[in-house]
Amino acid sequence: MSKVYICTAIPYVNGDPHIGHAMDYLLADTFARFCRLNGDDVKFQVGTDEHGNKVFSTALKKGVSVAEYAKQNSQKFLDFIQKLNISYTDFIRTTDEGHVARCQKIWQKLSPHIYAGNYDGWYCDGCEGFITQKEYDENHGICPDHQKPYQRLTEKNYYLRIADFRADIAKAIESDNFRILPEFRKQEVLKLLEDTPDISISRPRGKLSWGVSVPGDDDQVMYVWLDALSNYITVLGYPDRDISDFWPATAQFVGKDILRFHTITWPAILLGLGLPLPENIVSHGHVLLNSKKMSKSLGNVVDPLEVIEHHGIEAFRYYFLRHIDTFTDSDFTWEKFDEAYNNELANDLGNLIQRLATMCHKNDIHGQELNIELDEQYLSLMGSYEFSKAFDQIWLKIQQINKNIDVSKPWELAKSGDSEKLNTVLQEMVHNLLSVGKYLEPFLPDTAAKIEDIFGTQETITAPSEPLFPKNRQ
RNA sequence: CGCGGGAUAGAGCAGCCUGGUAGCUCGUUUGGCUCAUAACCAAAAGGUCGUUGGUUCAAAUCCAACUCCCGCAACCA
Repeated sequence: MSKVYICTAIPYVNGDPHIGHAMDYLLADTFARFCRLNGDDVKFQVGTDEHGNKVFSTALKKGVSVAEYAKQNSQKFLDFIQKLNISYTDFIRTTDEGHVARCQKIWQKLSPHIYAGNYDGWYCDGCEGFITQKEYDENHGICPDHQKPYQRLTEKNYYLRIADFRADIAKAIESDNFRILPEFRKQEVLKLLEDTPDISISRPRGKLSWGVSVPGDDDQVMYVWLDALSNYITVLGYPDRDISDFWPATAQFVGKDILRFHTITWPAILLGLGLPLPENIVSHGHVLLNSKKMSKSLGNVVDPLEVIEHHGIEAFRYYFLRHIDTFTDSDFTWEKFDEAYNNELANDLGNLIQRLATMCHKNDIHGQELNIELDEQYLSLMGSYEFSKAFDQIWLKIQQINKNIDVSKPWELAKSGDSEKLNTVLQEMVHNLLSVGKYLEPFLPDTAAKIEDIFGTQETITAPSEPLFPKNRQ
């Protein structure tokens, strides 16, 4: 039994949970459950990122206190996480007192690598933020949202000296000691690392009031990323406690869009603190809607709660873990979702459970206890986060059982009175289906439990009165 | 010349590293079965593997050039 620590990116609470957040949670949860299946001791962190200007100004607009607004939204995410049946062990808010105090201690520990400097760039009053040179060029120097020309502005910032860590980070990435998955992102990150300048890690209080104060400089507030990234270790109690039992993390799950922060800023912070780097950073792709990027401006956002409502949480987990590829962007459409539900969950698996249970019941077959070793292929796919491929393997087993039923024709054996053979045949299928349940556990925990309930009983097997995945549901 | 990925049956993808009858899932058509949620099983049709050229006895696979699509490029899962 080994200690496993799994982390998810903490979402920024300035909005409702969306499909993308679900990907982080589902992948991490599946891995966590897989590790438990292997007997590991799993710590599994989730949380919310609550500081920063956007939260502050939205709260102001809504006429609620910022603390209250953050709390409400944080609760929304927690509800969402629970709805997804995520088996987390720790939930952290960046507004937690303990986290804030620990961040300040982290800052102090990093101080040999921090220096005060000036940030110089194009700034828009209306947006209250700096913009990139590229954006400046594209908009011809005028903010499209506010119709005002950008101004050249210089402000005091503290910087983290990236040069102190660049070589070590690159070495860790190249050697896979700090492994970036999928592999094709590695090159991207290494290139990016070369060009990364020192990282600004604070803002003047006048620009950013809702955040963690910089120790020793009341006019400065920590940049949200420093505060947010630290959560992975403050939740373990760092630096107040020794965290070596669970740190370094076994796997951190992040969206591809925030990979840079987790492969450059984050390791720089860790190295500055003298801590080891996480073993794996797993970056997943984005969910596309009808092959298009989901975005508020396009108005094509799908509410995950609506999707969950449609066929239930197990179907939701099923679709996103199997048909949305772990590493690349994949498409969500209602048609595909329905198709997967009907063909695979209802027809292949649900119907198999129903038909086998009914046959067992008619022939007075008792359930059995399952004792199996997970096969090598499954272990290897799961261990390398190839969840959709692992799913394909499981489905082959399901199809095999369906095929076996047709080949061995239990109904004919029953008619001919060959009860010995019938018994053997059905018992074998029950065994195989129970093992499918075992393999499904990390993905579809409720379904796995139901299979266990039906076929793992000491009594005569009984078909459930209501199919597991009824068709013609709304 | 910023970095990277991709182009294979109506759709979504695998195969390419380590050249040698082009494969999977869905959809379509036909047949079988009756235990089951009109579910299950089998078979068939459907592709000159983005374009052009090269290497080779042999190229989806190796090489070169080109065309088109897409991701990333400091706060967006």
